[in-house]
This record gives sequence, structure tokens and C-alpha cells, in this order.
Amino acid sequence: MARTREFDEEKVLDAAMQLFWEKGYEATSLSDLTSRMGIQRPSIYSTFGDKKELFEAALRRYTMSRASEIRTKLQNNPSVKEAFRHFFKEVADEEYTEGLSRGCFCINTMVELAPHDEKFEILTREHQMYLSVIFQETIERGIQSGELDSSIDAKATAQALIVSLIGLTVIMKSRPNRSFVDNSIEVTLTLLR
Amino acid sequence: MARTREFDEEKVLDAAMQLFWEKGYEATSLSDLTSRMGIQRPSIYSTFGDKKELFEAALRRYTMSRASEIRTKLQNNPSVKEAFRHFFKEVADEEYTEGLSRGCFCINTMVELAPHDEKFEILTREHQMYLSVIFQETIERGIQSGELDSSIDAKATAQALIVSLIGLTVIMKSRPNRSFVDNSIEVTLTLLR
DNA sequence: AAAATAACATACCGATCAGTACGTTATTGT
DNA sequence: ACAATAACGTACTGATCGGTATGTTATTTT
Repeated sequence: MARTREFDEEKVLDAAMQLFWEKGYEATSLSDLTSRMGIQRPSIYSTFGDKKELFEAALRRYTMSRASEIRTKLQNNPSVKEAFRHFFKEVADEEYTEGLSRGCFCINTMVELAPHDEKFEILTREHQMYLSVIFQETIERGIQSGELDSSIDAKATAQALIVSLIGLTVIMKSRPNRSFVDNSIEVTLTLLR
Repeated sequence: MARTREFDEEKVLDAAMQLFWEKGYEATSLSDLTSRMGIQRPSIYSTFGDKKELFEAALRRYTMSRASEIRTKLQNNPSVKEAFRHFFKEVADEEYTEGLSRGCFCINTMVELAPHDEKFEILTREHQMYLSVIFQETIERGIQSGELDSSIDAKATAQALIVSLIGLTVIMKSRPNRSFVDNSIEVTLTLLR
């Protein structure tokens, strides 16, 4: 050992995550990163590798914390339908409250990088598949409790809800009327009967 | 007048559209554009303005042709539900057939540019709103013909279908199992009862 | 205290970026 | 035929890109 590191690795990775989340991969320069992370260029390279590797680390950090956040939110409500309604509304509220529409870092990456980079195709797919399993388990809980009709297909319905969540997240970037979003959510939730 | 233009303005704009559609705005360089469009740099600037203006022209070209294409497809089937099913399946088929997942140029732009450029926020929003009106009119046709229940909210349902279509288009960039996509489509179509 | 070592900051690299100046060529109107 | 003009190709601009070489500073081990 020798000189001790002056920065907190998690903190600077978090700063990089915020920046990539806001601006995407291509539009974020190394200069943007150094100023936002508060460390110098060689520190980035020695700690995280090149720009793509830093991006990957930031995305992995995002998907992990996001997945557990969603899992917690869906578990915290005895009513499955209300849990989904509350979650979807919350997603909408966040986009309409904040000035900047960051959306979902993973979805942004799916659009920007997945088609041309297999690593991110896989990484983003696996996150969505994981979320869809969380949705499915939540729906199955609703069936077991008798809240939901046992005739519904938990897996297929979960997948449809994931698709709607993605669509919602994306279209909010164009800032449609709030009624558009609210209508879509209510209609989509009728899939949970 | 003097020397006549040697290139077809529509053809080179179409080439630019294909390229921006595949790679997005930032990742497409002027050198990429000149080689794909087959014309020199000054010809681009004198004909279309700068890179952003060329991008905008390409996107406008896309949204217009896409909207009329969708309108036609939905009108060509007497059954509204079958029209939507066929259309959604076709969107899926295209993504799974082609090697590269281009998705929808307008959706790509919504993710990449809309949050930081009001012009594209408006342009992409208006396209989605236009599509949602087409969907709504199609659903209303189904209600009038007796195919669909008159109790359904045509506008809200159309909006939910637009959201699902966006979600589908985006998630296919991560190349999920075909069953994921097919399940989502079938469940979503149960909104048309 | 001295040697070893790793994080630090500065300053640089060649490549590529978007955009343009400029000289040449081809077509027009007179 | 000739002057005017606009599209053409070449070659360039300053700025910025991602990435690194290098020298300095601080901490640890001996």
C-alpha cells in the first residue's frame, strides 16, 4: 500500500451514473465526467477502466438498486392492484415533477446501445426479465389472496405490464398531457381483473 | 439558374434518414452522412442546413410516411381487433426478421433528443398524438360496427395501445424471447373487448 | 528516516468532430 | 459565344474527442 485514495469510489460512480442517465453514453464526454465526478481523468481510468466500462458499472449499479426498489414497493401494499396503480402513478409523478425527464437509465441504454452492442443488449434484457418476474410474482400473490381472477395468465399479464411501463416511461419524454398518461395507466390496470 | 443539381434531394434525404434511424443523432458523423448520401459536405449544408436541421428534415419525412402507412394498414381490415393484431404482429416480425433492430425513428429520437431539445419534444409528441387519434378513430369504427363493446373508452384505450406499441418497440431492442412479445400483444389486445 | 509505491495533477497525444473557404466545373440566360 | 451563377470537389479550420505519458505528492513498510 501507499497513498490512500482521496475519493469515495461509490460516490463518484454514483455521480457518473447520474450524468450518463441524464445525457446518455455518446453525449457525455470525459470532461463532463471529470467535472461531475470531481476527480481527474487518470483516476477514472485507473479505477473503472475506459468510458464504456465506466458506463457499464454505472448501469449495473442502477439496475440493481432499481430492481430492489421496485420489489419493495410492490410488496408494501396488501392490494396487488393498488400496489401497481400506486407504482405506475409514482413513476408518472416523478417525470412530471422533475424539470428534466431522465426516464429510466436502462431503457435509455436499450435504445441507444443495445442494438449495436451485444453486452448491453444482454444486460438490459436481463434487467427487464428480472422486473417481469417481480411483476409476475406480485400478480400470483394477488391470485392466491383471491384479489385477482385465477383465470388470468400471471406471466403474460406481467409481461404486458412491463411493456406498458416501458412505453409510459418513454412517451413521457415528449411531455404529453398528464391525462394521456393517467388514461393509459387506468386502462392498462384493467388487465388486472 | 446555373449548373443543375446532380443528386436527387429526396433520395439523399432518404439515405440520411436511414442512417440517423440506425445510429441516432450523436453517433452519426458528417463523414458517415457524406458517404451514405453520396454527396459532399458542402452540398449537405447548402441543401439542408446544419446537422440538426438535416436530422429534423429526416425525422419529418419519417413521421409523415409512417403515419400514413399506419393509417392505411388499420383501415384495410374490416375487423378492428384483427387490424390491430395484424399490425402489432407485423411490427414484431419486422424487428425479429431484420438483423439490426432500428425500432422506430421517432421513438429513438424521443429518448435521445426530446429531453434536451424542445423542438424534438414537440415534434415527437405531435407524432404520437397523431397516431393515437388514428387508433382512436379505428376503435370508434369498431364500436360503430358493433364489433367492440360500446362501454369501452375509445380515446383512453387508444392511448393505452400507443403506450404498449412504444413499449414493444423499445423492448425488442434487447431481443427478448419471441414469446415475451407475443404474450404482451395478446394480453394487450384483450383491452379491445 | 529512507525506500517503495500508489494516487494525484498537469499537460499532452493523434484522431475525429462539425462546419467552411476556395478554386473548379458545368449549365443557364443573354 | 460569353458572362453570370450555382453546384461541385478539395482541403482546411479550430475545437473537442477518448485516452495516456510523466512528473509530483502523500502514505506505508522496512
